[in-house]
Amino acid sequence: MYGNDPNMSKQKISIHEVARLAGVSKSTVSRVISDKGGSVSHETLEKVQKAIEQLGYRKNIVAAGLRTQKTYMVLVMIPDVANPFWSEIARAVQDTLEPEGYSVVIGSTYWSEERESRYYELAQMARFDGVILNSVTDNIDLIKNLGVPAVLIGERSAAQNIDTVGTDTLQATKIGMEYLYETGHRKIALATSDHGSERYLSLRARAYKDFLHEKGLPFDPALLFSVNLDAEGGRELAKQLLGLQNWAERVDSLFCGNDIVAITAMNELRKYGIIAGIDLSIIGMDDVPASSQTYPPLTTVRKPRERIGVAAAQLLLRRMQDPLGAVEKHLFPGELAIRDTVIDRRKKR
Amino acid sequence: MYGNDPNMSKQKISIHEVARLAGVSKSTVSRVISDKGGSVSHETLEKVQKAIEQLGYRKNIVAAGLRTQKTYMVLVMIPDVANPFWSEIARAVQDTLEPEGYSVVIGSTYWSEERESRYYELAQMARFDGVILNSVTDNIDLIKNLGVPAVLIGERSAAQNIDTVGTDTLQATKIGMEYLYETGHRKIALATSDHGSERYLSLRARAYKDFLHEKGLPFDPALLFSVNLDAEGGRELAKQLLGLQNWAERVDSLFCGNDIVAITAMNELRKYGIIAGIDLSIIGMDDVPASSQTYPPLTTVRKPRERIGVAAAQLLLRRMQDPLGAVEKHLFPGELAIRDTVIDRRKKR
DNA sequence: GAAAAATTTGGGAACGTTCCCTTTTTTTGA
DNA sequence: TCAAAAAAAGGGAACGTTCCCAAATTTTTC
Repeated sequence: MYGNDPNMSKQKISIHEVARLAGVSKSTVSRVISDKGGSVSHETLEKVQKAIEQLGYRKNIVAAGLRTQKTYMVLVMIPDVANPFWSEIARAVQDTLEPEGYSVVIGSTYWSEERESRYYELAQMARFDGVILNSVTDNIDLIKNLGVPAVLIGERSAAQNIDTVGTDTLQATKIGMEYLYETGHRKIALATSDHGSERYLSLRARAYKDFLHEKGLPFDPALLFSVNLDAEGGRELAKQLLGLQNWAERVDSLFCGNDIVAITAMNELRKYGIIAGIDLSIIGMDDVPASSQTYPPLTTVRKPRERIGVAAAQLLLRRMQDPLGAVEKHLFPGELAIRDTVIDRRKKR
Repeated sequence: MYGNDPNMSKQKISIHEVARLAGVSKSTVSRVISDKGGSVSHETLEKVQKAIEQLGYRKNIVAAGLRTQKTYMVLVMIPDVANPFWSEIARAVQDTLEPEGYSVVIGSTYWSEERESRYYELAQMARFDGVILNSVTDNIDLIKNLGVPAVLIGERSAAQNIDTVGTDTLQATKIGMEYLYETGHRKIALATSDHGSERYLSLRARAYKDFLHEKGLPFDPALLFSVNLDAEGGRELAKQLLGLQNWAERVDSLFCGNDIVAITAMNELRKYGIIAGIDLSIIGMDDVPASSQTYPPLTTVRKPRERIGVAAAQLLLRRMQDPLGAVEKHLFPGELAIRDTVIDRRKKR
């Protein structure tokens, strides 16, 4: 039993073979197969198509791209394919770019600068038609020097001259805070990260402080927890919270930087008998798929992943068409996904 | 403010420019930049490298591929990038293929035959060096006619002559059953699907029946539920179970075809006061990330996604090197992830 | 020290398309 | 009917590499 059928080979059917069989020139065949059809008579069109059919010919887009300077490939560079947040964005990009004839290549950087620059290399060598990326390093010059239309995902204000699509973190944080406030919470703790992009921290923390100020609530620095935005960070958060002197007096709600942190913190706290939605309000951010499957289901601020992906793809499409058009920035609002981890404290007051 | 820096352009630095600056021929430059270094004197090597540096030259691998017939691109065709099961496999593939110099393109078929054939088209046009795929349609001939080394992910015995990597579903089902039996369960229900690949159903159902027979337990056809393996299916399953006449007498445990079904069924049943791990034992299959975050955490049979991805990549690597080597099939065992949804009924007996 | 051998270099074809320009054929119009 | 215009088809260069073979140069050998 062997790997490949020996008689499958011979797959070197090119435009020449088609031309010969159809009794026309390569140029004519090219006219038939290329999108921008030059004028071909109906008669020869049929002859050529029949020959293509008969030989099972497939156009080699790599070779075509050599001449046209188009690869019909787009790179999506994200931190982690296996993270639902990013893979759903990638999916949305793919969904909107493929109907336009582009293939989408996904590259995972795993938050590493080295991998990131490997992908930049690849982008320059493989000559993608465009790039959609979330960069850990805020190296804008690098991105601009790619020599390829690029769209950034994220909310870096540093990126002055590059198209950007992202969530409005300020607003997303604010609506979460607002919801807690409305439901009667006045002692709100925030857990966020100073790891990774510092923009994120400052945006969330800024929105947090602004909100407190707006409502005339006191700012207690001890309630601003700094943890990594992963499972470990969630456990750490639970520990830090419980370590706080008479914490139950000081905090009635916990706003977590993302869902992973919220979920693991919630599960960790349960071990000490503290039940989210009963003893303490918890709200997350992102709305990953797992959030609706926890018990109790997690209330969270949903980031519009799909809209982000679609918008990034459309922006890139426009940019590839017109490389010199004006730069655009799209910030989408987060929206509340109300489930069961936030207590309605209004009755009790 | 405009999209691209006007002076970035002019990015048409080719081997010719390098040759001219270094004062050598294109052939010599080619020798320097191609992997399989032909003999070049130390002196000229330096000259060329300096010229490359100076001009910021990047080799165009697309053009090179035209001549060498290598694209250094591999297609991974999976049903859904946004599903952790598949994205983790993709990640593993990427991790093992990239160090070998390959770029990995991920294609999501969303279980649609039409999309699948679109990817087959692409594979033929873009001339990937290899393909790793999970096919909904069991069209083996189509895959063999790709004219490209291919590795299948799954457990189709129909695929006689193609390298295959997958989970040993028979064994995975069996260890789950075994665990239920060990913990004192004698009335085991199975929920699986007849949607999608029929192999799966028959394998799981076969393992189920075999196990019952082996242990001398009666087979009750009413306990073999057929539902889709998604969230909807989980709710449907709960409904079907509760609709069963005095079900509490007839079933003490529920083996679900995958975790999504198990989790949603569990959450649905809770609404009727039936708590997994207390009133009913539930066991899933796959071990998706959410499974450890449910309450109570789900006991499940873990499929070795990472090993599958790595093995598929390595197999493909071997196949690309030696297209005519003997076909290999790797089936990896599932392993039990014991958490809290299975009751220990031994004490009670 | 010259022939032989080995090493290094260069010239051009080739990969499979597209594109520009020219030639041939068909259609149009008076 | 014949010139002019329009449409269709062909020929070859070009895209940026690699590869083969031949030429030039250096090194080895007797």
